Amino acid sequence: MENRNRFFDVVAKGHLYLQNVSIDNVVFGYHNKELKILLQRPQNNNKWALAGGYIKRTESIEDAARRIASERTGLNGLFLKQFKAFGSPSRSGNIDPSLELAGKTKENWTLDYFVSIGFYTLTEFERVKPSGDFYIEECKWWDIHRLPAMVFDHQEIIEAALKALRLHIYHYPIGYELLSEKFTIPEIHALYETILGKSLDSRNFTKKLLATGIIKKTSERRNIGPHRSPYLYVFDTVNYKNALNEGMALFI
Amino acid sequence: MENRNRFFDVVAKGHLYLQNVSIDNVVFGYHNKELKILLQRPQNNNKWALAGGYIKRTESIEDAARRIASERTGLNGLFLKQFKAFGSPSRSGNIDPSLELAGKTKENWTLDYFVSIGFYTLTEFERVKPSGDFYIEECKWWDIHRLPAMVFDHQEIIEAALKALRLHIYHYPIGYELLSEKFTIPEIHALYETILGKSLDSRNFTKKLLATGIIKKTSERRNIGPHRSPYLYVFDTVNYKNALNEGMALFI
DNA sequence: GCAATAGTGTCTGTAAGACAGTATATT
DNA sequence: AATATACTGTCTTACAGACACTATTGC
Repeated sequence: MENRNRFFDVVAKGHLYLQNVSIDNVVFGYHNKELKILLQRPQNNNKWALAGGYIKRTESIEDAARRIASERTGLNGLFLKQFKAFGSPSRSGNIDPSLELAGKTKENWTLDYFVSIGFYTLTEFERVKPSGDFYIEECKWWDIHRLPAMVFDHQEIIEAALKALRLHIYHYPIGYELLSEKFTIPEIHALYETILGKSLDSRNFTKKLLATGIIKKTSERRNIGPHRSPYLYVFDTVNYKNALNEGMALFI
Repeated sequence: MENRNRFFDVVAKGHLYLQNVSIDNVVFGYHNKELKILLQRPQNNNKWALAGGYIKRTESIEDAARRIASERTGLNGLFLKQFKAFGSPSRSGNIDPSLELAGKTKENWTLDYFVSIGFYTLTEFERVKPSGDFYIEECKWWDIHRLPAMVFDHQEIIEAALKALRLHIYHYPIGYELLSEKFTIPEIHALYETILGKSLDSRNFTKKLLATGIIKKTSERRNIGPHRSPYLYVFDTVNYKNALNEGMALFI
């Protein structure tokens, strides 16, 4: 009656979560010219994993992604973007490694073939205190250029997320979740350079970003020491939201 | 012991297919300036549905989408593009309506909350003899502008697919699956106009399409009656594949 | 010669991209 | 005065977009 245990497992868990589907969040964190990703390491495991989890039967996939991201970062109202689904028998095994990787047996429902819906999210990483849970031994930020060994296909998921983010940035505004309410041109300039991983001519960047109308100048300046003080800018709420919905062209 | 039936159902089907995940294919068909979508109508139902289905435990989501599309169109090697996943409790019910819509009881596993992975595919619709199966009463092409009432959120999925296709066409080549091996400029011009739903200046279109290098002129011409005979073009295999992988810019 | 469609070149205006020197604040 | 950073304008070039006439064929 080996299957019997499986039946009960399926049903017991099955009431709360969907089976064979999970969420993987690529949580990007930006601060001071550094782009990082939030990863977690399950107990008794030396590989790292994305902030993933399961979908409750009462929530949409977007809600699930939001909840899972919020459980790890402590933040609400994060910007979330679905970018791709991953699913093949060979990636088998669960995506939230909390159970499987902690050495659970083959009968466990989480060891099944999972299709994972990939989302990415953006946040200012100094605002975030990463927090794991009972099964997570560590949860921390990793620089995008120095990632540790990762479980399953999570490396590939990250690459796809970064590619999607870099495409996204040319068509939609970015920055609201990554900069303080008021920010300088050099700050947003550094943000774009960091995300795209390449340098952008500052004169042209300023010209084109202003032309989109998503930011506007204030009369205030930031005092940053022995230099000319940069003006502060804010996002233009109306234009920003509009560009988020309608898209825009930004050839930087 | 009402739940008992459910257990057996879960297990019986569970061995073959993943639970709570499905595929929905938006099969676009093009022919002679018409863009259509392949829909199926399950037995005893007056609403139509996308060509959807379930994922076998032995196949990737891409393989599943390819198999399902091929089951409906009879064609292999179709171009498939994953564009979005859909999932919320309110869309509840299965996506392949073959079982649920045919009036199965609530105990049926297919009535669960399903996350559906949306793919779209392109084909020349004159090549296709739509075929249903035991549960499908009808399967046919519908013009994109005159779609029938549809089950669940399938209307929304189609809109998302069309949006994704129209974005795609500006960054990747299109046409290999939709035109004959040799085709004229007016033919490919009509294809682009039909997909985008707007007219494109023929001089600029030709100029820019040729500039991408994805098509090349042959010395043959097509004899189409009392008019000047247009030259035939073919896709440049190398450039086409390269553009599919690397992307391209086509500002038409 | 008439009808119908194929095919093609030029001009203009805009904006992308390259480029560097001046202004300002602090010590 | 020296230093470090903010800030800005012009020129060139490429190409997007607008535009219309000629060529060819069959009837």
